[in-house]
Amino acid sequence: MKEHNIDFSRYRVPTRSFFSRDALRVGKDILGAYLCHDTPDGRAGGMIVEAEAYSMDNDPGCHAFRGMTKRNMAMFGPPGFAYVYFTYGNHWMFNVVVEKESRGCAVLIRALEPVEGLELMRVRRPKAKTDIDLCNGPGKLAQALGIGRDQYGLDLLKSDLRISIPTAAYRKRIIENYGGIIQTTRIGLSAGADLPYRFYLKDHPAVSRIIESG
DNA sequence: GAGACGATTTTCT
DNA sequence: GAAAATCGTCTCG
Repeated sequence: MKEHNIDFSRYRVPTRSFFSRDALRVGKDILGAYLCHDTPDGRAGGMIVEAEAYSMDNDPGCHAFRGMTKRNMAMFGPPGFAYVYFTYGNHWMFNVVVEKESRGCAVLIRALEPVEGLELMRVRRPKAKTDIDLCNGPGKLAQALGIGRDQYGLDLLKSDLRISIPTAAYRKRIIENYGGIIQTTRIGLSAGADLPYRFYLKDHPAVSRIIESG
């Protein structure tokens, strides 16, 4: 059994401009990136295998679509920062702010392949029955990494909560390993449910849900 | 200040 | 596959 499934030497700190691009572009390109959180309890991290884009271009599913509120304020800040929100009484969702400052766009991280800190993740998510169950959903990965209100607005280029991206060649290999990228509709929305703004690695076991299709 | 609802997870059938 | 759990946020009065 190998220690890690990924090669950390192939990862770099992204530039701010990586996140300032179109939400759909970032939502797709962020697959294969690494999300990591250092806390007093230790480090937990994993590879992003599923994400959804939330745009301001005719996308009623976007939290910022109807304007700024106290909750979504971070979405109007500069790109590369964390937008974290609470929903369904139990769950925190982790997003990355994207596009130009003041636009209001974000990318929701929906699933990770757990890589570092599996023991810590199991403590934080005692209900997970398998390792894949640790991070195969947006609420699950936030719980496994210890992401909550305190991480609202953190700079993901410089904080204890960070994202790093693979080199182009290594990313290409990751994508090929998992059968390519699927683009489809987003999960759980009542508005904007028809827009194909969700991306995931086709054959990756940590993808939260596979849409039935004909 | 009240009422409705949600970018989900878990459990039960 | 269906439904409950659960509470902060938003909207309206």
